[in-house]
Amino acid sequence: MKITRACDYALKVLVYIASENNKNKIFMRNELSKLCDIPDSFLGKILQALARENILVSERGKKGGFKLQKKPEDISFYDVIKAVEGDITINDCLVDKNFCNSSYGCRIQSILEKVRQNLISDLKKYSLEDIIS
Amino acid sequence: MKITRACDYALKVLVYIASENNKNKIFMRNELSKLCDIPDSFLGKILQALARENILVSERGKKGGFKLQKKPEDISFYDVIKAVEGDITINDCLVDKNFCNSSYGCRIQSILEKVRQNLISDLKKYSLEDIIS
DNA sequence: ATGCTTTAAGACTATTTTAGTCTTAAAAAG
DNA sequence: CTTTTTAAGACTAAAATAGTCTTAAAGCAT
Repeated sequence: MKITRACDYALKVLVYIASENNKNKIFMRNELSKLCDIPDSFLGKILQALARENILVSERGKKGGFKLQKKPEDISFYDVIKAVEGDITINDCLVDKNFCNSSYGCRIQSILEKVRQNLISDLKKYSLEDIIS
Repeated sequence: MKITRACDYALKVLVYIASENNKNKIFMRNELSKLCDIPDSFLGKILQALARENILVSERGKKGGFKLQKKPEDISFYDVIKAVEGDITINDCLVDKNFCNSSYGCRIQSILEKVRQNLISDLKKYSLEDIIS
């Protein structure tokens, strides 16, 4: 029932970038790695995922690096988690309908599905802006 | 961001027992294993945990087995998850305060802590009774 | 008492996921 | 065309999850 460390790192690094966003500066992975104390190569994969999901812009070559693709208020906690570890599930059943097959089982699922929807809408409420403002 | 399979099993087996609760019957592990299609030894550990946390009563020896220790409406989804996998955490930081150390970091934590509290209170809303009624 | 049946506890193993590294390629700038 | 940067994905290490097995202990029946 936990987010992965990669998600934690993602939030940390995004908050850092967002906090300097006014200058529209572009940050190199290596630089972010040191500033945020995140292993360099691992951070590479995280930044790639964030870029693929249109949270960051990445630019290669000299003068390359990463910057936000959206305003901090348009990047929610949910967006970050989803980008890094895929959509939120509460249990396996929600994904694999064959995992359980009893009639009560489905009622367990429908409750866990409600819990999941609430969790998602809760995570959508908070954005990077809430952290840096 | 998922509950473990052991939790899924726990909900399944508890719902089964609760659904027959009126008869105050006592179920053997072996019996439950077959009825709920859960590996026998693994189910043993799950039932033990539920008994330790006062959700089930266990009795040894001939005529022994497991039954509910409380009314189905007094066993919430949260109780079950907590019994099986310990208290809910959203990320490591909530447990290990040294994991992050930036000033913004703490603000990330305080938001994740809110999300966590909401999740817990949501899981407390639903009980076994909601499934079997 | 002494078997027989049941759970308790915990060591052990296997599998899967998470965390992290490394290597090669591709793009951009000078 | 060389340097600097990210992209992609294979690879490895470590940790958590899932599950088994063995030995003990408790309760019932004869």
